[in-house]
Amino acid sequence: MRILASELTLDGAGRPELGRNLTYGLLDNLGRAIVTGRFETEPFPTEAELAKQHNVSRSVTREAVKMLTAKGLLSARPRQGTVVQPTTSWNLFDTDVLRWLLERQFSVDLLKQFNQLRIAIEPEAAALAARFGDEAELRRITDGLERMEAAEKGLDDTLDADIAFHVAILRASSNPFYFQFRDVVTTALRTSIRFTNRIKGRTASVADHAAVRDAILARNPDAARTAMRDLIGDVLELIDEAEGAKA
Amino acid sequence: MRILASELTLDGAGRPELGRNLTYGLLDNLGRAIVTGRFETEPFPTEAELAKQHNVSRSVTREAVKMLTAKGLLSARPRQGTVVQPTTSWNLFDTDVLRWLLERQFSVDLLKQFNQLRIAIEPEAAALAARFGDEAELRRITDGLERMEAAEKGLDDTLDADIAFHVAILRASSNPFYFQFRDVVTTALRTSIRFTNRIKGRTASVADHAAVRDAILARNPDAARTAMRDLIGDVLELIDEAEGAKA
DNA sequence: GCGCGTACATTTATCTGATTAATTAGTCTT
DNA sequence: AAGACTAATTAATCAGATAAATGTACGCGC
Repeated sequence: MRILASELTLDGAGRPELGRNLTYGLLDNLGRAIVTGRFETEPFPTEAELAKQHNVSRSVTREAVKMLTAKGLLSARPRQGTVVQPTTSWNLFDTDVLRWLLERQFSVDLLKQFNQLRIAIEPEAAALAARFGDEAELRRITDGLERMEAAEKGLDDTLDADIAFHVAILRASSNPFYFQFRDVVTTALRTSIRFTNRIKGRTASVADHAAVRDAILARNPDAARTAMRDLIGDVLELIDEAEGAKA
Repeated sequence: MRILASELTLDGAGRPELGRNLTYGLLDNLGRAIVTGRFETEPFPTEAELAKQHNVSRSVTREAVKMLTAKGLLSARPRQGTVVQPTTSWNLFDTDVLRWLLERQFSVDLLKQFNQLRIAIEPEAAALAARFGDEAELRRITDGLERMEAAEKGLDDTLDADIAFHVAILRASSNPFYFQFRDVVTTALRTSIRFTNRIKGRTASVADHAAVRDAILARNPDAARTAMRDLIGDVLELIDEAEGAKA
């Protein structure tokens, strides 16, 4: 019996598979399985076994494995087979890896690590934005802030506006490496909100964000850096408190 | 005539191809070609054309393209073909992408962007190391510093020692996201040395590095942050001066 | 002439099965 | 005991056929 791709857009349980085609579907399944640690106890299957288990051809299998290799999760060699790499070689700034990492479970520890990273990146990004951001880039920052104000009146989504603001600053840093963090920051914010809102009824304060914007528009790097640092520092404190309360 | 892989370990010019097999060889060639901007003027070839041009099968071609897709450089869709993605979607923290980016040409601008990133990451990493670094991790930092001292007497390589020191701090931050920057920092240092040594006869001062180590061992996050910031700030100033001199 | 849908062409996606290469483990020789 | 040969395993590569997706162009009806 020949299995057609169109018949596989739904998996056994009837849920839609992630990805536009078989390769991306397998990529997603394997990625999640690896990150979840399924292959810490059992060995990673050989190419032939994988193909049989997922009812796809070897081509699809090999291409999915190659993509996971490119993201640092796997390594394949003849005779040795395909093996999961240590987490230190995973590309944590890859969108897919990041998503799999969060889907497996909500971890306060991971959220903390996100924000420890943000407190390094974003204050410096704000400083760079103040120094080098051009007209259009600064405009985006203001737009983001205005969306936050509108959200307070229920005219926009709070979280989306918050994300737009922070990403605008990364972009305005005019350094492509900083802009790479847009996924991490987006993910961190989406995750944070689920968490911090549960702890306190506290929304990201528009006033604090406005302070960052003002410093950047005033072309004052030091003030921008400090203002952003305070902003994220608050989040980090909140997480620490919550963690301490549990321990 | 059948072309065997073993015959292709050397390319036409007799240079060894990068990568252990055909797929990795093609990956490297295409990666460099994309980063160099070859396909800004001409369209990216179709899968069939690529295979013919490089004398490999379509499987090899497809797998190489899939890996480049995983790294954000390409996107493939039926009928539309394979197209190069805008640089904003490239994964700049991928080791391969980073290497291609540097191989194409030495750019002061890129070096500057590297160090603008380092000045965000490394001071904070030092602060985290002071707070959370365990015995073994701190030991590595001291080891790195001792190698730098040995290098001054010609007993070790200056650059390798310097890299070991900085990477040890990233590791000691105990945050996997920070440790991800080991490639960027390594690359930045290897590139910096080519550059800064040409400008001034200035070696990375062991005393400044020792200050960072001491602050971390003393479990003083603020001092560690400041010391590291000064260290990298000096490099950045050097680059700015050189850039200004040219302009 | 304008919209709309259908037929067609192009390119990636997928499958299959055979062959080759690399590497490890074992065995045999000396 | 050391080294060389052999076998077995697994990924790597090739070839060519078929399917699916999607943009383009054509033609039909209004």
